[in-house]
Amino acid sequence: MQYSVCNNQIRIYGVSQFNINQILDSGQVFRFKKYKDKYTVIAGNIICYLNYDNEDVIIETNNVDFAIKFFDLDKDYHEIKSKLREHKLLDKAITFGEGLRILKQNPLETIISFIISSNNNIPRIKGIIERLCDYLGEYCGGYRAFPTLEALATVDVEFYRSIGAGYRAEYLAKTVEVINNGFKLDISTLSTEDARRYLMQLSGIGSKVADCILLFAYQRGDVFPMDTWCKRIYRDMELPPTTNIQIMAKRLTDIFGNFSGYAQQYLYYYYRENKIT
DNA sequence: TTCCAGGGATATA
DNA sequence: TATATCCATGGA
Repeated sequence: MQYSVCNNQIRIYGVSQFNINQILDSGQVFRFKKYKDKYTVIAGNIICYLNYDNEDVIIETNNVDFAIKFFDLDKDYHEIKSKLREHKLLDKAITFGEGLRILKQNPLETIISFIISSNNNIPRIKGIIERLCDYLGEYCGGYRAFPTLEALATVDVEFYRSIGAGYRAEYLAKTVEVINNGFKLDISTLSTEDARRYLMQLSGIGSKVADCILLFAYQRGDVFPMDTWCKRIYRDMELPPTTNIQIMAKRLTDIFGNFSGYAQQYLYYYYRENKIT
């Protein structure tokens, strides 16, 4: 993908490889706002403003190097797309979500966010995370950073309950405590299978949330996070019927290999946007 | 009012 | 190992 940098601005040439709406509305990230044709995304303690300029996308940010990595601008999607288009369901989904990309998010932020996401809807997830940042995030002049581990560790389960996390409050408090006590978030030496088991030791992280973390924070493509939408996707894939989501995920990753996570994102976005039930 | 949401933990067999 | 039930909460 072609882009250029000038001062605090990145210009991406050609919206077909980078569609702001598709990226933000694909359920991988929760700290963003839309106002008319302008978009604001906050990740960690960095803020990015995105908008379209004819055929280009403009990103204005207080940290260009971070934004290039976060939006994964150096990744080429041509091979992924052409390979996945061999499957007829994906051909439709990719045509629909041509400018979708998977972001490279911070592990701790992704862990906390996706524990909150479980059995929850996206507007409410966003609200809980915003309140979390309002209370514990560093003030950065007009916006709040995502809280650091140290800040998260200063509060107890009652705090997480007070921001509306519901029964996930206990998961959050426990997981923060374990990580703060030395649970390492570097999984670079682990296979994806081992890394999934490792992450699932944390409270509130089951197979689906673990796969989201592996995909959105650790760039592991060989996972297929199975939520309620993906069960419908499985149903339409002409595979043997089962109610076991672990088996569903296994069969789907056997088919899509290292591009499973990308396949899942195109399909998830396609099904949810078109309300395919 | 009931149903649903990017599910996980726990008890039970 | 596989299934059933419970869990907060707000929007549809």
